[in-house]
Amino acid sequence: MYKVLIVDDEQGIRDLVSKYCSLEGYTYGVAGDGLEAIEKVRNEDYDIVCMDVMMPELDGFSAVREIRKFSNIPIIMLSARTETYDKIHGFEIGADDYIGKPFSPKELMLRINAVMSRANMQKSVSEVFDNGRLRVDFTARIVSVGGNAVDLSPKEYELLFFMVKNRGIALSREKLLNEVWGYDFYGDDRTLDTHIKLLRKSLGDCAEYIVTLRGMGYRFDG
Amino acid sequence: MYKVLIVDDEQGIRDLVSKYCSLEGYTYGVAGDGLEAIEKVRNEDYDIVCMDVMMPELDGFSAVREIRKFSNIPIIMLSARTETYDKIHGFEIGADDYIGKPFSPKELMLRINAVMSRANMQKSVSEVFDNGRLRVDFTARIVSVGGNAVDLSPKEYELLFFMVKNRGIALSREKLLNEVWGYDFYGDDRTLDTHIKLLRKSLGDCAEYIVTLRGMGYRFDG
DNA sequence: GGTTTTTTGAACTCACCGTGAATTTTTTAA
DNA sequence: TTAAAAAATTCACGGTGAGTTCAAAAAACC
Repeated sequence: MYKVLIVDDEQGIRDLVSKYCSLEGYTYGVAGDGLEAIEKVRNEDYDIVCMDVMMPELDGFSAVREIRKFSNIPIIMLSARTETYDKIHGFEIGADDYIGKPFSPKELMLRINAVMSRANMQKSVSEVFDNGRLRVDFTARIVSVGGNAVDLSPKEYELLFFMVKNRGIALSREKLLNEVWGYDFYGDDRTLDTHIKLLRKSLGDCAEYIVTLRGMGYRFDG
Repeated sequence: MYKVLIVDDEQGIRDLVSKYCSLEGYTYGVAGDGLEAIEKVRNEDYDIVCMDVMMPELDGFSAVREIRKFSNIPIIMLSARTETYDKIHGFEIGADDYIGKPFSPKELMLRINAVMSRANMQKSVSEVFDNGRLRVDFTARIVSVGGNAVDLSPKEYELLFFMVKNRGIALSREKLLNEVWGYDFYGDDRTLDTHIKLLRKSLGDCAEYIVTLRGMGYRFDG
């Protein structure tokens, strides 16, 4: 999932955008002005920036120009002014999209997704895990055991995908519930057990790859 | 190097695009409305046209229609309106690409390059998908099932085209709505379902190629 | 104005998910 | 070594929500 850097001097806007980012399942960081934004882009690992134009210390345009000197991270500009100048100027200095205030958070999310999918176009490498017996194609969402495709339920897919992506790593029950079910899931402990069981059943011969770590969680050994 | 004709009634846009054309090493000319554009395409020696849709005197669509009577020069349409109609209509009357405003100059340059390299390849190489039972001709916009051409509605074409172009890839509902309907579509969730249903019905025997991925979206398996 | 196409809302179905209880396995303590 | 406790596995059942379908309204097109 994407990590979004939200840059705005208004606390209200930051809270609003961050809330919607969470809802979309994105993680985020915030910055209150242009200088802080540059700092964070340089030192932390963001996927996209949403930047207000009008800010103290260093305005959005200057910040973008600075960032473009060392990074081509996607940037979406936010501006209260609706004049064309802002828009054109924003693109000129290297922004990827522009959205006028007031904007609907939903629209912002759509634009983030659009910009990201455009950015991802280039690197459309088919992610696949294959060890001869088990094959997991993340992009096609196809899982085969010994050459035969198996049908999995949505939760089984997500659980398996997460475990395979983190293969060789001990995953606590809590971690699995958080990552696969979501942070707001307060469900029963048996839920995870049951889905592990179902997944093992679906995987047949390959069930053994999911090893139980008693008192801890599970690990995928491929 | 290419010579680009920039057609827009806004001075700002003309300046922006022309500046980027220079940076890419292209030469350019400008026109402020459709009539002027037709005039210049007829009398001067351009390689490609970037044309705004909304202009005084003669709008972009009409201008393209007129130009197509005597020239098949590549044309990229620019439009502030985000409606799908514009896009489809633009392609229908002979535009080679479509880009929604606000656009980033970077993206426009990419498209210009893409369109030109496409145009430079043999034009007779029409893009076609054909697996024996189903045939999808993207350029001619013809779909046949078992040798018999089938009539599809515009949305059905768009949906099928996108799915076939991305065959073998799991496409989320969100992705499909974004790409086929546009990222400003706030419609009902049932819209996609319904069009999938209509498309399956139209495809008859080949309906099975569209597989449902519960909790996720759809995938075209050709 | 009539026709086609798209969108919407509502009804329906069924696969799936989460839960609690029973069972088995493993660990700890006596 | 055995008994008790803890953790994991398994099972079966009820509610739910995602997808399908339909019909009718709305929009776009001629």
